[in-house]
Amino acid sequence: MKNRARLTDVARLAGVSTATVSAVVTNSVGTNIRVSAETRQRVWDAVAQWGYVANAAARTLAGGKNCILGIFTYEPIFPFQHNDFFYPFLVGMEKEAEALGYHLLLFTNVMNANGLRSIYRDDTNLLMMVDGSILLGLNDNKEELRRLQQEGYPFVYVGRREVPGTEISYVGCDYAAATRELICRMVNLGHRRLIFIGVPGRMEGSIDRENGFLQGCRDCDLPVDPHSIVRLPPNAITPGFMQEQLDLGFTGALIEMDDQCQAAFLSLQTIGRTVPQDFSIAMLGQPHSDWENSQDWTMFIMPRQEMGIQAVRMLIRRLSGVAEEKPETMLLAAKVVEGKTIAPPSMR
Amino acid sequence: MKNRARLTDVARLAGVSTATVSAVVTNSVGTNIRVSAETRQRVWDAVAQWGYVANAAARTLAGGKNCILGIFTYEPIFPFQHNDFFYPFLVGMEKEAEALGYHLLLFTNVMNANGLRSIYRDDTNLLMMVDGSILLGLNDNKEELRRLQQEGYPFVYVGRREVPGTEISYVGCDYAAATRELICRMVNLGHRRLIFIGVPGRMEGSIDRENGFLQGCRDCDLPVDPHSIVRLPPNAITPGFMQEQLDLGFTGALIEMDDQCQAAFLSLQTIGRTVPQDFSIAMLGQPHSDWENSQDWTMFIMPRQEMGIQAVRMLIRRLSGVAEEKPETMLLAAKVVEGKTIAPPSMR
DNA sequence: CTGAAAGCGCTTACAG
DNA sequence: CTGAAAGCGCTTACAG
Repeated sequence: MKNRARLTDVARLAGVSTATVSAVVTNSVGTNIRVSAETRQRVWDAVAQWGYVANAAARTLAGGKNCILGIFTYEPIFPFQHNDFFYPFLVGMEKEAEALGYHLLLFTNVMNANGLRSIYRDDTNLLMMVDGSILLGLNDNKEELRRLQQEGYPFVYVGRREVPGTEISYVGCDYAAATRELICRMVNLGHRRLIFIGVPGRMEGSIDRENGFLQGCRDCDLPVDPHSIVRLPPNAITPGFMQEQLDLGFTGALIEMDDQCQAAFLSLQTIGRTVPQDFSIAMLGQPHSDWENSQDWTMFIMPRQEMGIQAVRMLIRRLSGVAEEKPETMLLAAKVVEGKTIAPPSMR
Repeated sequence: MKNRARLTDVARLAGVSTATVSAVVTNSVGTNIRVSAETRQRVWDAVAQWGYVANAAARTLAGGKNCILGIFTYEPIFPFQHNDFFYPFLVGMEKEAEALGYHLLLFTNVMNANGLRSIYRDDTNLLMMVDGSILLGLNDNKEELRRLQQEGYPFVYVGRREVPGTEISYVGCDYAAATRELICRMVNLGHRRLIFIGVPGRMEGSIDRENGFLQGCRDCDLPVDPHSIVRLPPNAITPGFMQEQLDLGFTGALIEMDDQCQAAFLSLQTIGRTVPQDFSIAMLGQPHSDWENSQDWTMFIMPRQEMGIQAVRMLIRRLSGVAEEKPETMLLAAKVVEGKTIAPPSMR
């Protein structure tokens, strides 16, 4: 099982040094090493004759690249529930990795002593065995991300991330713009008073949606008051709560998560109101995959496959040193989907 | 980025040689190396103090393990169509790899000069960079598999595979038993003449189903004649063809693929027959994921997640040398699903 | 029970 | 334009 050709075999056959072969096969000819065209040809001939392919481990160890990109997720990559949230990202990443000549390493053995998925274990960076990594997941650890960035480890986060004390590279989705667009559509239908119902906590995605809401209200001359923005878990979105909103004059809501939307929908039903005739709801995202889109929600969809592709490209830009200097960030547009949960406001 | 502790740091701190540290941290103590409990404790203390974790590349290069399992597929892992055929396998593999302390390397950069996915490129085994690999995919290359086996490379195929000239390890699904069970069910409903409609070609899975069919017929005293087994692409399953089968006295069919089933269903409809009242159909497998199970087919489901789990376990058994000697094979039972496409035969 | 040393197959200054 | 040599961080016979 150990009879593959080595660099030295190729060098001997070509009658050159290993340094020359290395330079030729890694295409680093031209950097600060020059090899004559004729020598190069001899090297390639020898490579072909031996069927030589570099040993990835040796290459990495010696400080070279191994053409492997890591994928680290703060949640299981292939979860049992939410069956394929990461799936479209992976489709994009596989496609682009293949196109650019990289393999993909899924970091699965990343449980730390506390039972949490973690980049560092026993104080050491598990991602070191690949050239660079793509990170995903809602439950990120800012501490780790900061340390990773400060160590100079090349990575790209899928999803906008703010890390106190530093800047990191990411490929995100423009939630703010999509939220703004939904507001405009509702205003065009005649709405003049809309409420934002977000998730508790202040994750980046939620902040972006809120900012989009504020911006959209400003653009459309909609009033914003202390009632306009609330953050509630689904079980707090009760019939009583929805009645209050109706009493406050709201004719529609922009709601962040699918389960919150569902809660609002059912609560309205309980108090005898119908969506969208009596009240409009726009979902600020898309249902989880294991939900069917039961109400035909008006919502927006993030371009997950494209985000995967762009993340790979951005990472490889970093690896090639083109983007070494400062973190790069990118926001991709979400696609608004016209469903059946918004309509002109009720006149009663 | 290069300031992690090395083996030598740990050794110095613990006051032992690198060989000792290596033996301790790789748990190879007890093999042919003995280290006193006290020394071992000193080593672990030093490891903790440094936050040492071995460099995966160095470990591989030196001939050790890197705790990475490769996944090689003869089709794209994350295909655009048949959206998640591999997905349940991956769920199982991720789960088990995590449990057993392995990462997963997806070989994506595997296109050879002919534009085919291939293990060998320029005569070299791309899988060499991991401890062992799990292979999947319908369009396997027997040549490659034989060579891989003969080189002694540790791998497990997901799906039964016959390789001329050698034996390989696999975790498959027992298509024959499931087919036999479907026949019994149909016979219990009163059927006495059933036809097997397979796919063209003689892939392992198709052969297994055919064998199950023959066995089932034998078990249930069903006649088998030259008309009983046909192999046709979907577009050859026409109304005319189905009429012929009715004329031949067949009251039901066991059909391999979803598209063939659909063709039969529609053809019967065209000639005024209803499934299952006039003719029963059992699908010998499950619809592709991007199909809804539109007719509520009677069929069987392969335990893909469990197959993924078992494949990882089998591979790791091979790696630990327990199963070094001869290839291991395993068939997992499929689950028959009672749908609405079989019924007692029509009496007309 | 433990250590000194060779070697895995590369890359990369450093000389020429 | 090219080569000799050190070194990446491990594992593994081989001595003791």
